[in-house]
Amino acid sequence: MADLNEKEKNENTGEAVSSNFIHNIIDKDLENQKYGDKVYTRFPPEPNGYLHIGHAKSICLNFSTAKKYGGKCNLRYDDTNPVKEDVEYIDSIEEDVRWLGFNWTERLWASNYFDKMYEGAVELIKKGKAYVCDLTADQIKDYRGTLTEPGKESPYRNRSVEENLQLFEEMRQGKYADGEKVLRAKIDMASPNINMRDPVIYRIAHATHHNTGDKWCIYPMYDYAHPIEDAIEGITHSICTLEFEDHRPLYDWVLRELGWWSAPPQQIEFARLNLTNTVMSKRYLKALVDNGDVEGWDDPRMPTIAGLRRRGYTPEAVRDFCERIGVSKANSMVDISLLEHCIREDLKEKVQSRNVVENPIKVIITNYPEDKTEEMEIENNKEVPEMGSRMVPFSRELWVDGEDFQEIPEKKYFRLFPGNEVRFKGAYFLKCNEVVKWGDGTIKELHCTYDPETKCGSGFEGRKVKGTIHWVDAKTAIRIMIRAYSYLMIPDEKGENVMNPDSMKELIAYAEPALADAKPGERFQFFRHGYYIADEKLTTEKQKVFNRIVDLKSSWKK
RNA sequence: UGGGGUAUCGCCAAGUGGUAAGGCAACGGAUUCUGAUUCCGUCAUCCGCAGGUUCGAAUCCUGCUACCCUAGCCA
Repeated sequence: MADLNEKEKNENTGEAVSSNFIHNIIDKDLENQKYGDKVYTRFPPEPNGYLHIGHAKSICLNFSTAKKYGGKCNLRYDDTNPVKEDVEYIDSIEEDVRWLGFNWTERLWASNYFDKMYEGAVELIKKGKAYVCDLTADQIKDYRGTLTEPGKESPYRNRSVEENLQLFEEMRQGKYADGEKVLRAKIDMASPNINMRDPVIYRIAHATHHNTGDKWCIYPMYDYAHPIEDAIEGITHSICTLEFEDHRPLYDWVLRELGWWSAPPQQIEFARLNLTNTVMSKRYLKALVDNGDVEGWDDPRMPTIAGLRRRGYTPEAVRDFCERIGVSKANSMVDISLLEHCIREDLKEKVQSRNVVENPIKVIITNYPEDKTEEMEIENNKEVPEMGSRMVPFSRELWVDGEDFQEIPEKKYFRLFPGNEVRFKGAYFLKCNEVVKWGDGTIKELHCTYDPETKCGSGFEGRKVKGTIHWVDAKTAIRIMIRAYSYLMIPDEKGENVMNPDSMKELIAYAEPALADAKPGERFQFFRHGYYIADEKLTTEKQKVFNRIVDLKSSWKK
């Protein structure tokens, strides 16, 4: 028997795949040959918005489960409600799923099965298991009872099969207005499960459907449609979120009463993803977009897949995250530091580093020749020697990072301060001798001296310094714009998530000339700052804009 | 006050009667031309609470408690 903790390697991605309770269920089903050797899953979004990191959890779960068992996974649009859906979202959904690295077996629409669903409804009527009800929405609500009291049966509940058939046909033909009649499953108005109190399974909606046009004016409800969709596609394990747990008896009821399938699919529920400092509700995200609080669905601060992508997250990192958070039925709140860890982990060996200086402070090397420029060799990624190195100009006037100098050093500060000597990355030891200030007391420049013997690569061992800082050559530096992000949402006094007014800061920085060649979408590590990506939308010939993907270290403190 | 779920370290999460995996975070310490990385170490005598069964329980039984979902002609 295999070690329970052993992780299998996903054959396509090479990533570790660990087991979860859903895999345990599947293992048992396989053992009992419940569906033979079949393991079919599906990802069924309703096309009414952009996908976010929460969907990524579901996508990874469904697709990688199918992959793990050599099964199939369909992408299926749950388009049973024409008034709420929009084809505009379809492209983004497909792009996001593909970007995550998954390929669906088939791409389908629930609306493909409207005929079959209609046929099923007729059959239920014939079996005396469904009836047309004339009650208004409000009346149905009243009749439904409450959580503690049973409902009352509709006066239309006992119409004859013939009458129901006739009325349902007329509904289909468009003889009735929206809301005038519905088709209901005849189950049990006294059921403790409210979903079983004669749920509506078809409603009238005179709306044009993106796929079926005006063919229908009656549309099936999710609870009736979904099990049929799954069954038609041969889905074996229909994975959905916890709030559908109470609907499972209805899911099973539909399949059982229809009796069309010998091995009907089973619904399995798992807890949806919650992330700290993140709002996942589609409604709220849409409001941010509509109010102009963010630049759009792909704003780098958004938890949407599109936002994460533009922010510079890689599909590998997102998949790794989804793998690491696990799958269970316990409501949980995952700390966003895990997501950050995943992107750092992925980027650290993929990305080259560049010298970039924020809040620049001018350094003048008083003992360095006026007109001399040296080309200093700096490794592109210390961890990955194969990435090679590049030459960076160095001369008498440099910029250093505002964080790398303290006039009065705090304790254990070992970067630049008056009297201290530090290594300039890839160059020399420099010692700060004098702080020159403007009339208002702000720092104008630092006068330093360098020691020619300490040049990088010279093998100098005479003495050590505790700090290494980065720099750019003042003569050749390019100006770039950096967009540094903090958390989009922060908790207010009550602990509620509210928009963080400081979620984005734009700052001007100086960069080494090599960064002038950065292509949109290219990622770098800015020495000491973090990981950045050249923005796809804002970078132009004249201006380089970089989005901060993530800091080197988590900066989030309560 | 019905029904359905869930409770294992600060956050996730394995565990399915044989004596508490792992990851993130945190904290020490070593290495380091990035206070990064890497490395090594620490971090649940205890599994919501209380009883019970058993040689033995996080796992079985009983009774509590807390939280989540649920009364759309949304999905």
